[in-house]
Amino acid sequence: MGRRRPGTPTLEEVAAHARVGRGTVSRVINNATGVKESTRRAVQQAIDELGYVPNLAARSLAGRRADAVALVMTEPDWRQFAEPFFSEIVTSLGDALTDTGMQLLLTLVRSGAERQRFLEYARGGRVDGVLLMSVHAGDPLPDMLAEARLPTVLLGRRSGDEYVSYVDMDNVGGARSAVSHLIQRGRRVIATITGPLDLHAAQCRLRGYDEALALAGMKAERTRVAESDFTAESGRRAMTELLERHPDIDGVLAASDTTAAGALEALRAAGRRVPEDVAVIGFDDFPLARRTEPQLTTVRQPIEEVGRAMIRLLLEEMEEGAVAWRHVILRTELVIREST
Amino acid sequence: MGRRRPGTPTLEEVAAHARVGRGTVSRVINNATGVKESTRRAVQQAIDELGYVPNLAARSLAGRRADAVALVMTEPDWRQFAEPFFSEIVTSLGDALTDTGMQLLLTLVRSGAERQRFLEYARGGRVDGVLLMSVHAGDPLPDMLAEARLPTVLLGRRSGDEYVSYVDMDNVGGARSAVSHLIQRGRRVIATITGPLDLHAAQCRLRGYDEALALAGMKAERTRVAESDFTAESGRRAMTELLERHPDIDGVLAASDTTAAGALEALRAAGRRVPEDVAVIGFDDFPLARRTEPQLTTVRQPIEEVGRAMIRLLLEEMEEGAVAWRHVILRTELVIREST
DNA sequence: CCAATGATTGGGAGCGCTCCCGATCTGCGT
DNA sequence: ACGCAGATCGGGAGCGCTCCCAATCATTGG
Repeated sequence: MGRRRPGTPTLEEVAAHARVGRGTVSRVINNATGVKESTRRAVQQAIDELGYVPNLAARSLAGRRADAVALVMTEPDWRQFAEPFFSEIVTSLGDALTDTGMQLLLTLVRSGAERQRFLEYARGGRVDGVLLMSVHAGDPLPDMLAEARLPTVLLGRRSGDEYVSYVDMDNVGGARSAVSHLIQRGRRVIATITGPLDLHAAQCRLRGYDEALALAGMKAERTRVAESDFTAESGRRAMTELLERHPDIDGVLAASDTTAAGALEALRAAGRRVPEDVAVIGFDDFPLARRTEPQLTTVRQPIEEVGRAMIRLLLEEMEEGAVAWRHVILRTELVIREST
Repeated sequence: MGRRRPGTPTLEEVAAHARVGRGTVSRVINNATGVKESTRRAVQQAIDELGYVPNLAARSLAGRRADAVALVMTEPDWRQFAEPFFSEIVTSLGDALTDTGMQLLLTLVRSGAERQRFLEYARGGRVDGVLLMSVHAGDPLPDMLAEARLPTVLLGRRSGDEYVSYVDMDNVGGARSAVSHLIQRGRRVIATITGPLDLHAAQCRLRGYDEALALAGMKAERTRVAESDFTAESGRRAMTELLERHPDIDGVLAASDTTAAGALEALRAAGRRVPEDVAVIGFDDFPLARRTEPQLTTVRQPIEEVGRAMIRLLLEEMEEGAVAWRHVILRTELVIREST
């Protein structure tokens, strides 16, 4: 396959055109110090006149870095991809990267073949580090990256004893405080709609739910737990199911704001008033939480902070060459609105 | 910033280890012909033993290609990003690329600065071609890429006289046949919920709507047109608004299946039966269209074909060096279900 | 006016791979 | 056993950049 781009001017040509040496031009385009102002201007002019653009492959080869990081989504089924959580994270990572001069590349890994291809891409040095979203329990990719000594940061962890670097939220605490709040509001039959239980985060929130009940001396019943996949649709379905099993439900903790929105619809369809009959709490505190009717009480996850923390960890690993794994757990916060 | 990865074995080392020349190893890893089977095996073994992975920067520099293409989303506001249309397209492109050996990289361009950064990345040779999604009227990126002589293919066009290569659907025809179908079903007060009107596709569908009415000798009224941004939420809002303006509406063409789903909810809330009182038609024919109640009649867009066509055009441009622009308009098809 | 000191600059030596041409091998016909 | 066309191989010549050290210039103090 012969794909080649027409002759772009090279650094050497710019140097000749500006009557300086290669080194000087290099210094200018990397705006390094130690170039006389007049020289810099002359070089800049040559660059503009020739329309010079540095060849990144060459830079990468000589400089041993790619100036890019990959954000990998390993989601065999794409539903989650369409959820706001994803776009919020991407935005936040993008913002956190803006002043590092690195490109953020999203990659989708759906099959084993795609995983292999991505590994070759990453191990081939096209990225300096890898960010992984929503890693499910048992996903081997993080280990493969670690083995290749590629700086890697997970969003969430695969299990309680994850070693690879990660940023996670205090899911247990968030869920616990949400459920405690329901109890404080006098609710006694509290159900929860969890996320996919092969996500450790979902497990943690379920634990927080259990803990809060235990703290209040209430018994946790498995029939009051329904699983969802974070979509509104699955939230609606889960809520309907829960209502059938326990018509006396008066409080619900949902897996996300989206799921909560679905639950609200199911409740409305079932003729329940929120919060009078049933109190509902979401998770995330995305803009959506203010657009529902009634506005959602929800557990706020500091998404911007997630992005910043992930990038910080990644940069540290790149700096120090992956000598240690670091973990950051971000605090969550209950935001009380109208639905409780 | 000193990011470097530990010493990966080089091709040269593999060659030494296998007691062959560099060229031979190169042939093996690119599985070119002209290598004796026994030699190939020996080299392969050396590769495995050393855990060799080719350095892509070097390959890229020497081979003058990147083996990667970028899919760019230029969406200042991310709502659309979360819509299924996006993930469907990505899936379809991913599938179309699987056997070309190229990586698909998604990039998000929200601001001018990000656009500039991406341009440098692309012009720097990190990708062999660019795919652009949902280009709004007046977006300068396609022109900048064309000027840099980068193979580029748009999904949709910016206006009727787009020159850059693109793949588009027959939006006018799709909308026209949908509205004609409504008329045939005896509907007389037909409204439409359009997409953002700075998208040429939305304009085209509106034209199709007008044409179908004209064909039936009916007058198109601007008050029967409401704009949406493709989300369910905006569909609901638009439908509510239309119902207020024209309580006698008996048919609606929506901007997408998602929008139609929102419209269905608004209709239900207003106590209208579908299809008895109001017939509704969506656009896309995504899985969602079968999950609504009632199932949606919708205009099918051949998404898999879109992916294949975009990749085909891109490969052609890469092959021939962008000597011409190519356009492909895919046929749409009305799928009749329960909502009409 | 001269040496010393620090600011600038030039350019050699790779980075690891692909391309490609000339050298070496092989097998076959005579 | 010898010659020759193909089949295989080896390795030189870059690809365009960064790193870094030695060379050159500009300044300053005495």
